Amino acid sequence: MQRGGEPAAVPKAQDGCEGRAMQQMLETKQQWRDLAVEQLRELAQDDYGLDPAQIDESQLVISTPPEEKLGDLALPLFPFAKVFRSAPPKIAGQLCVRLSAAARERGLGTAETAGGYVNVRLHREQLIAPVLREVLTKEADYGRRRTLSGVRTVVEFSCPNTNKPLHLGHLRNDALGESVSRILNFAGSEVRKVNLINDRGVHICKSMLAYQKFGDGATPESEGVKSDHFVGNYYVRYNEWAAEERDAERQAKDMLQRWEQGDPETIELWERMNRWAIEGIEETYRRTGVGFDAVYRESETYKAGRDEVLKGLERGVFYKSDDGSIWIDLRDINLDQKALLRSDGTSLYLTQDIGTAIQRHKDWPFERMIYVVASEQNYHFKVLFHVLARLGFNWALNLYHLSYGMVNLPEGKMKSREGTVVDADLLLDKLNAMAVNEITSKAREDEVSDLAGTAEKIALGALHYYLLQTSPNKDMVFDPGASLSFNGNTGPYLQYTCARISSIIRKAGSTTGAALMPPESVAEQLTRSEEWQLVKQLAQFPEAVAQAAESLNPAVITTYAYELAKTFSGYYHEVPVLRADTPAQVQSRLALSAAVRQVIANALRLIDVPFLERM
RNA sequence: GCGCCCAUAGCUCAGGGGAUAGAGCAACGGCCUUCUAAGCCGUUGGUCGGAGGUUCGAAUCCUCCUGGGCGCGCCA
Repeated sequence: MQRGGEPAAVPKAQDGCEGRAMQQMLETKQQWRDLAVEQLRELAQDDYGLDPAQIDESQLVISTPPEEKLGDLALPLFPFAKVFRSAPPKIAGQLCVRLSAAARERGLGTAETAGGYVNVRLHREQLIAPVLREVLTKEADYGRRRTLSGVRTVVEFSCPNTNKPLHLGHLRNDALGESVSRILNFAGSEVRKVNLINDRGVHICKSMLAYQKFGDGATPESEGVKSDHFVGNYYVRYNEWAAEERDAERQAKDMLQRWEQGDPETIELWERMNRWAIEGIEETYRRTGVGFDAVYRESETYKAGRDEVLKGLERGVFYKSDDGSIWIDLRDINLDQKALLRSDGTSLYLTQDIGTAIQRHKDWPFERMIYVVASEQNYHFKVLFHVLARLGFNWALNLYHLSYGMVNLPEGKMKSREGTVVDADLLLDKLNAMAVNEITSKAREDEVSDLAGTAEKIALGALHYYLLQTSPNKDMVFDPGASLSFNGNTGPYLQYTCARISSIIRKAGSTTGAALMPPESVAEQLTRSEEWQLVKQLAQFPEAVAQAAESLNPAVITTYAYELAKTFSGYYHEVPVLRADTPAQVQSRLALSAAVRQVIANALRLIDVPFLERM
């Protein structure tokens, strides 16, 4: 991002009325917070003779005790030692007395002290039934927020070249872009996913040239090769040929010139090969669940920035160098001078992005645009955003570069020259084969009914979870072996947890929403600590969504989902659902299990990991 | 040389001012006549890269240092 403009600069809708009586945990926390502030101020006034206004509300935070037996919420009182001129444990003790009384009056729960903390124990019966009902009523919408309602967001991601197929790096980009889009949408924003296809330039001409020379009229069909790979093979062929043919580079440039001059034969070839490339890439998008609301092509936008640059020149935002090239001077903000138009008047990469951004805002006036692009381009976007700001576009202040780190292999960097680049399709095939292997080795082919389809979903789950569990800004190591193992903290583990719950629900014979609702006595039935823990975790999902949206970090969701699944797995092992003591208890545990499945499923959707009924 | 980013268990990663720093993998030991063992439980493993500083309190914020990544084109 590197721009001063934080996402926080975006106009925010207040989060106050997200459906009354809904978002139970949020409401409960807010009540306790209000109460604690109120009591703290009274304490300050009554016992310390202080002005209540001296109590800084923002210093009161609500956290979670490190151990469950300590309580459900924690209020650290250390920050107030200074104002009170008293030791935190003493303040905690005094506050606790008042807070307990006030909470008792309002039936909110109990409080006790532990050192400098006041720990709160919630009335479980006040949360259990409402939380389960909310999850099971809202279903796929449970967790949806309005935090970003009214904010129109463009998310640009993927941006493939049409001279080769997608590789592992694209898969991280796609997973991030798709996931962040879904998360923002779930947080209330109206999201437009856009792609920018890099379909022009000398590198594109290279595969065209090789095809012209060596293609001999072959087609993807005639060769039986996926069409983007077919094109990619000619790019490889070009590089082989160029290694011994000195004239290769010049011939490619000549071809680019013919392309720019509109030479029919060149254009025809370009169109044909582009179609192959794009069709193949779109096939992979369909496979990975990635999609776009609008697709921009560089061949259509590369000239668009030029007029804007010329306008800016007239207004003195830019300057013309002696040789006729046009520049911006950003030295005053510790950046450099940067060329915007070549001396021959042609566009540069940056120019094109200027035009594209302006075009997008015309097409769909957004409040905010997020570029999902690798961290190598940090500087590029820093400059781009400043240029747009200096051109006077107020929306330029809400442009954001979601920069993500490199994907490396255990052996080191992927290098195209050494052939270590991991191809997206091959990787998916490999994961799929592993999943088939796993299913058959457990003799579950008959159970899953659709072996190929199930394996594909497991493969995708493994891949996307793996790619998203690392925070975007960090480089990551992709270990194919680990991603294939399906053990531990993985996508398949989450899918498996859901499949086991689904199995219980099927066996209960009551799969409709109404039949899974908790009975009146649910709070008396779910008295185990694991059950309370699960209810609390379910209630926290909306907060996880908000946090993921605010930080543009899908890893918040992967972590949340994994922790929920892990708690449930322990519960599943420990406690029988269908063979519980009484029908009411069966029904209650069934409702809890169904709610867990629903919330994990909602989380999975946000990280583009397919949900599985059986596996 | 300058700028940005990263550094937490053997490995891959969470945690981004609050209570004894977590998980997965790996290693070792238990648990399948019971709702899917792709699972569950336990043991082992960390002076949070180093040094200062801010703070009642620092893995977390600031400064410097070290190591690594990326960038500094009229390439994209």
